[in-house]
Amino acid sequence: MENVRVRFAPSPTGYLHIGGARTALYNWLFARKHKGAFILRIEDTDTERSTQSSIDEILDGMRWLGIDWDEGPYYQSERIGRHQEAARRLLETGHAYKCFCTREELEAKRGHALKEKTDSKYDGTCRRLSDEEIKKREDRGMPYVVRFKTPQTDGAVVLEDAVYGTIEKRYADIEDFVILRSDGHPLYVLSNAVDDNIDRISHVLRGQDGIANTPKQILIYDALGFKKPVFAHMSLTLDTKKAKISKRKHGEVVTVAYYKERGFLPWALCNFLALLGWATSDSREFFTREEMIEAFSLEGISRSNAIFNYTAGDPKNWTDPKAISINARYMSMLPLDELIPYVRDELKSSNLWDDAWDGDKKQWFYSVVDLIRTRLHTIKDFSTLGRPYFADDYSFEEAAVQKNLKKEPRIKDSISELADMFEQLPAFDLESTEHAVRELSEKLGIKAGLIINGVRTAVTGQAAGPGLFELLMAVGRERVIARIRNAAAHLCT
RNA sequence: GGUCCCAUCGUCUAGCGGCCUAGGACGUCGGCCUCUCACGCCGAAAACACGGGUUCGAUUCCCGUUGGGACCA
Repeated sequence: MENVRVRFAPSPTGYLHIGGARTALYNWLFARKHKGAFILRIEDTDTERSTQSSIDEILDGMRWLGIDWDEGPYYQSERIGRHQEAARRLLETGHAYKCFCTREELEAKRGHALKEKTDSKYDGTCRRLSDEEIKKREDRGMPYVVRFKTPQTDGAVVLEDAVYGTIEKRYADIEDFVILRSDGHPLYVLSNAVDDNIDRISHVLRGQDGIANTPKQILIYDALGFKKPVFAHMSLTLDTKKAKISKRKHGEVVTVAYYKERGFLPWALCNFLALLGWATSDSREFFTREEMIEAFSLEGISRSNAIFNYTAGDPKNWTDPKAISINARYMSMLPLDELIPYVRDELKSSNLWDDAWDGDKKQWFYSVVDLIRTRLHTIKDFSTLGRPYFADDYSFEEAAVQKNLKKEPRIKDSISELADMFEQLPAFDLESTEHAVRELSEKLGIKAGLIINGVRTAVTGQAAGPGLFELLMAVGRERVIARIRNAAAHLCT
């Protein structure tokens, strides 16, 4: 494909949400696949609601996700003159006309149409105005909007959508739509078309909520003599009640920033988002960036809307379970070298970091991360569940203490005796520690499992975790002994 | 209300007329492993919205119904 140029054009009226990120991702994948350009354009003409902080958040989100752009960001607000000029040209060439109907008049007509259960398209009153009548109204200083003149012939606009196939819309079903408001403000249908032309966009890949006004845009393209891009619409992301997702309704869980905060790997989120409405013929689930670029195609985009499977109030599945699963899989599969930087950042921001882990104790650090990674779901878990490995001020889970330390009265004596044995060991390694536990278990007639679970809880505060002896090696002899004695003294009764 | 789009397990999906007694993944449930949990492995329950056509044969093509979504205000 020649000269592919695609764009992501968000409105900076809030955060970057996952639906927007998915749109950006698809465009980016398409651009990279065809060695084209990915352009970022900020549609900030809604000056009331657009904010700089929103722009920053969108850019930050994209950078974090690794979705890099080749041009821009361009700002739509800087091109209002071009949009108005286009409207003027349409007026001059007879493709548009001035409409002086007041808001009140239009609303009255619409209300009437609604009551009659007929359609509420604009009736074309001002389209029939003579030049004198127009002049008269202008002289009187009457405000007007500019409306596009929809063909009144029998034909239809035919859209060849790369995802949805052929979509036909009869001219008769398209009203004379407004392209310029009375205050000179261009409407989306116009400015978007003009901008895409300025940016020489070859493929418009956007949400299917854009389908409805594509026929109007095609009319504009033709009237202005613009070369039409290929249109490809993609399904939307809805919530479990099939409503559009929004921060107002769903909270932070729909924002990209939240996934960063909660410890997602950026590419894991991309991978999840990509699968929400796109698939390969072999239903493959994991891709590296390069693999996904290679595999991506418009044919794989599904036409039906996807549901973001999120249930509020579930602490375990705080987002779509599949997203968590993908992230967890990446955490355990990734080469350690790639994972470590994320862990380092997390520990640093939790004040758990020790510079020695990048130096003398690097080996140890890697082995600990490797030991616990398979049972963690997010990077955040390294500083919470993983805390006992990196710090001494870890907390105890009440249920674990109850079950593994307090319930069996002989645990107290056996683990303190074990601490003594550990102290005496010539070498503190996997074999000798396990041997000590088994020996003690036999001597006291207590099942080894009981001692093991007791020690695990004493040393980590938790009921679950890696195999005990590997865990002991990770924590180290001194700390193990101290922790066991402390637990025996304070937690076993 | 008008117009447009969509419809396979709870969720994401594969399927582009016979390979389908419908495949994969997540989730759920059971088992193995085992010192716990997780990973891993094995297994189970779980879907073609409905009704008409077309065809020797429809999940797949056409029409309608129903349901959902989007756009226009």
